[in-house]
Amino acid sequence: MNDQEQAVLSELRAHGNKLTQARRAVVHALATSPVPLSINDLYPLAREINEDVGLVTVYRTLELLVSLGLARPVHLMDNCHGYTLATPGHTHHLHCRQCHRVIEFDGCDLGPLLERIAQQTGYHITGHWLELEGLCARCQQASDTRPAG
Amino acid sequence: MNDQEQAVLSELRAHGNKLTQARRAVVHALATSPVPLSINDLYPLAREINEDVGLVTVYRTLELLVSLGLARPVHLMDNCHGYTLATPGHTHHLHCRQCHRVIEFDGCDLGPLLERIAQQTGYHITGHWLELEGLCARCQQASDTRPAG
DNA sequence: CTACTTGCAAACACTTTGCAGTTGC
DNA sequence: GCAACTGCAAAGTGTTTGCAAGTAG
Repeated sequence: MNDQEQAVLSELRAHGNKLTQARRAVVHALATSPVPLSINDLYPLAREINEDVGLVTVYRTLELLVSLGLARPVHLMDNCHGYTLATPGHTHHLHCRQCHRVIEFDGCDLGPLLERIAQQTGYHITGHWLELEGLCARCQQASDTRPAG
Repeated sequence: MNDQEQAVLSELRAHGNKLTQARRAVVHALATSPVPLSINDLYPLAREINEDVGLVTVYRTLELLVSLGLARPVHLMDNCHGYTLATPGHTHHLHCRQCHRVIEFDGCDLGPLLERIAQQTGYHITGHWLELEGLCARCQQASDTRPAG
């Protein structure tokens, strides 16, 4: 069990929620996945951990996690969105289009850009959402060493 | 009828599609809306233009437009996505959290940021998706002149 | 032991499909 | 006039709700 998972479980308890087998399974699946998980990805993973988990509970647990700010929806360019555990602070996602691994990064110094846009448009910008797509180092190597075509 | 609408209709014809009343209504609604429209927004707007338009036709027309690259889905932070006519080139959206007006902007010089991220992560970055949220000039004024609270 | 949580089934909402009538060209 | 298109209704899919049984604390 990694730190993030531990932290999420603690937060759940701190808000008066019971740490049931089902919730542990859902959180564990999220915590150990390198990619954001849609409900359809998450459900079978949670069942691998605890085969009694029902689909409805996955929906409800995700809803709970998101409402407490412990998980967040990630928009994906292809299907609509998946969920990851929220890391504290402001982060963005970099998504590998081949293996779908997602890493988070922070320090998106958009400040100058946002200021310029604000001046040009007259908007008072209060939030931004940036998501990058690309090929991770591993997948680049894989396609380099593999014969083209 | 604005240029964009004209262009979309021409493209439709060029691909051998008939310019029916229903399609004209859907395209007109999209072309004249400052915000991306979800199906649920689009349907009543299309019906204002032509009350015979059916919901199914709205779905099918959007599908057609997207498949021809004439419209594109826009992810929104709250509900999942709406559609706008595609403007050529690479644009981003700036969304007013109060009136939901959306304006497009280009010239998102993310180049330096993307390079830095690429170096830090080893990713080869192939695409990005940036969405800003804020208050448009009009809504700022409205809340300035309105008594606080 | 009690209240919160669960899983099931049914309800619900949204989207797609099949088909006969209609319309653009 | 013909093929493409439309609207309706029905089927299909994904999500939420009601409730009795189960479980954490």
